[in-house]
Amino acid sequence: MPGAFSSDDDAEMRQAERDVTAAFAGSGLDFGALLAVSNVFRTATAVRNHIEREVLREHGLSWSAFVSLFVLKVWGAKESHELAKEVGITVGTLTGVVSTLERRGFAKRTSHPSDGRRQVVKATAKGRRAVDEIMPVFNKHEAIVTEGLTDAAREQLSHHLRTVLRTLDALDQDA
Amino acid sequence: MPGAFSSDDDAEMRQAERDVTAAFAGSGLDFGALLAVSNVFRTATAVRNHIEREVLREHGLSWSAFVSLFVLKVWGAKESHELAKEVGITVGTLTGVVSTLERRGFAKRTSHPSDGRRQVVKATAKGRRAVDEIMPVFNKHEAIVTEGLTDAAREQLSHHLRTVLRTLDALDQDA
DNA sequence: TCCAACTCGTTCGGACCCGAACGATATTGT
DNA sequence: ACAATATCGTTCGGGTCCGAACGAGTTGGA
Repeated sequence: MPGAFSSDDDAEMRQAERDVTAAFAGSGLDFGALLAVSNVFRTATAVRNHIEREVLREHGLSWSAFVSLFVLKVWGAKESHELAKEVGITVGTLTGVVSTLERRGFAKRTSHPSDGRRQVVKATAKGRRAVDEIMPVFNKHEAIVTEGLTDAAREQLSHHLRTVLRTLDALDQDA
Repeated sequence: MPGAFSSDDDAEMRQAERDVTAAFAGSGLDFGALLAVSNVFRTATAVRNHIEREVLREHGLSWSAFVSLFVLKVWGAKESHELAKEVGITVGTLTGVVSTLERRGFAKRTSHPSDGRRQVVKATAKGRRAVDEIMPVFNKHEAIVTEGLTDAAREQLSHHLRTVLRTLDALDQDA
């Protein structure tokens, strides 16, 4: 369903396609794939920056720190590698994020009772309170940035993205 | 069109919704919005990490460095603030990225002929050659990660994402 | 038993990322 | 003409972010 874009947007996009095609003549680029990936990335960056500025900054939390805290609040204590996987960052990065959370008094590390290598991360009462306070505002902004989409469109969007996510899971599994 | 997910994925998602709803009882969270934003962010991270690992690492380029070089190759020389806007990073960040590009011999800074405040960034011949070499591989991976989507689905995805992008533009415009 | 192979989380180096503060330059109003 | 204001890119501090190297702890087989 083209033509549903605002005309400015549409014209700009078709011009961009001509420019890129001209710059890579003969390479046979898949423009639909290029556009899809580019839009996913632009949108993620814009949403993240917006919500970090409007919601998280006043609480001194980064996106990753808040997501970590959210996961701990909903699913309880988690071992580091599980939490990292859930949040979508590496264990090395998580060490820094949890250290920040600990310094702010939002979370706490505990040694695993039977396996000395493992660390269990847990939200403190203060951390859980912070999530309770922040999440409704956070979610309100999620609703605002997606208010241009119907419920069906939002489900379609999520559905397509999960398809890409599954492809990537399978890809990284093999490697 | 629910039920189009694999059953595992679907079950996992409905369980997650129950857990989150239970943790925030009474807050009346907009779950569709939460899911859409969460999926955009997860997908962007997964795609970026995958392509940085599989395509960019061997050339010593980050995602932002490559996107910057791509923009310069397609649209020619650009002033710093234009390039930053195009790439989706702040001018402060761009300074570092361009410095890296310059150190590697992929780009060059020039003073604006009539305005002493401005800097013009330009890809070198080596930089343009690098983009020519990398872009087809980069695009092949873009095609691979979206191969689970039909052409119509990819267009739908891009369309919905651009809707969100426009909402954010308007939001940040006012502020 | 005991040690090689494995699995954790941390540390480290290098790059990115933002926002605020800054210095240099340009523009505007009077 | 010239000061007040605005704009541009850089610098800085704090915080991610990754991958590789590492040390501590665990496990499985000879």
